[in-house]
Amino acid sequence: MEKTWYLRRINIFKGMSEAEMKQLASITHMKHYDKKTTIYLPGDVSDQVYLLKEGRVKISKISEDGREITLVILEPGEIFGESAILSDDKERSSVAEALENAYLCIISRRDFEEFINNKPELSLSITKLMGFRRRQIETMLEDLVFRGVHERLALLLLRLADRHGKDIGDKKLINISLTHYDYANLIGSTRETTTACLNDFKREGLIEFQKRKVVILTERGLKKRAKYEN
Amino acid sequence: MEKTWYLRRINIFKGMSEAEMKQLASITHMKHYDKKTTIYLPGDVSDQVYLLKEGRVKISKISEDGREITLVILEPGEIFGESAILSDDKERSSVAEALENAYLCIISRRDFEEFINNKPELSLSITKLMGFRRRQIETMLEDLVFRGVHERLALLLLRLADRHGKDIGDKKLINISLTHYDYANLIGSTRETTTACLNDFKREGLIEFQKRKVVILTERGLKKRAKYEN
DNA sequence: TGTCCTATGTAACTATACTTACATTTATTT
DNA sequence: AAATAAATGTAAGTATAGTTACATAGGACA
Repeated sequence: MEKTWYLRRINIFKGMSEAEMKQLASITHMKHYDKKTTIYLPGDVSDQVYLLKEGRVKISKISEDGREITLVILEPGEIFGESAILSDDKERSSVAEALENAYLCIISRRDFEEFINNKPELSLSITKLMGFRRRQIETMLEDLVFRGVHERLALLLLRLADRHGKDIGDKKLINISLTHYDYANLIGSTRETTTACLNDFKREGLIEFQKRKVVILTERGLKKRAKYEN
Repeated sequence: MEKTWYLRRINIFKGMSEAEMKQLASITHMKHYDKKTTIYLPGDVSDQVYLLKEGRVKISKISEDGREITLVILEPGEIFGESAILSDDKERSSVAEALENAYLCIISRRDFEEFINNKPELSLSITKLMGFRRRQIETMLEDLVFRGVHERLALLLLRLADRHGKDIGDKKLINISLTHYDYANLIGSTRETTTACLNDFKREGLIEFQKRKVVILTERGLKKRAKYEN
């Protein structure tokens, strides 16, 4: 799989000294969000940066009529809400929602700015992070324009497997519980056609279901379906 | 001397001292690209950063079968090619092409990294730039998912007017010569349907053509067409 | 254990925009 | 100025995926 799709895991705070970690901890406070709880909404004041300690968080855009496109699902160790801060944006332009029970470290805008201010290596890795995420979005955009829903779904499953996957024998479990609605939002499609596509893949022997999780039976087959040659 | 004057207009470098400007000029070399000339292609080694001094440059993604989606059209004063550098990407993932005869200042990867290395304010403004472009792409993505071609085209024209527009009486000239193919690539559509949409807008009295340029007759009307209420 | 609510399955219908195909106009080149 | 190439106009046919509309299944909770 492409490098960018797992490099995103980079923890931008790793490699910090003990003292810096303590400093960071001192300006941080922890907060718990229940599953399906909103962390922020478009229009909210963007005066905080979040560090995901535990659980998963979904970042999406919402249309006026309530449709949704999900930009990314974040894993523990990842930072979010930083882009508004770093580009002087007063208001959030996306929704952040806890997909699972989540613990977040919260840093205020001022503290965050001050903290990174005289840590050039840190601000460099943040810049790189912004670059990674930008390229991810660019890839989503490409896929949306150049590929149909079957291809997009196959690609999504491969990427999710990369990011949230667990090997079980020769199969690969995508260890994250998503509804068909969630999958649809991740590929810019509708729930109904996504259901149909998933069942196509199942019928073709590419995947199977385990509760609300997907198991990839043949990565090769899925790649072929995604017209992703490696 | 002349080179420094141009560099001063490049937004992320504004606010730099005279000495720094000279330092920048010393690590830069100028190059001319003819109209319709490729600056880089996907797969090229990304070992340079470009400052657009004169002319316009188009950044696009290309599919395997040669279709194209344009991410942005750059104006003089803008930097590009920086994202690969900043995220340690060895190869370019987009095409850069001169839309008009263009003059570029070229900086090598090493020099660029060294130059920004101990200039925290500069690296901050680069981070902000990355954030800004990321949000632009996110908006493209949203539009692609939530809106039809007429809306996307109307929005595009409004944005182009904003960025490249000139007031002429109560009309607004989009001062950039694009083919219908170019417009199509900017909204993720095809040449034929874009032609049709443009002519719809013309028939509706929203726009008119001046050679290969578009004149917006009623911004209000276009906004209505774009379902863009302000 | 039964009820409720959310999630999934499926199918008919529809619409938007892509394809294909070609004619015509406008630039560019020689 | 003629020849050639590029860009635009238009329409018929088609396909993909969105919409509508239910039916069923599966968890959650009382």
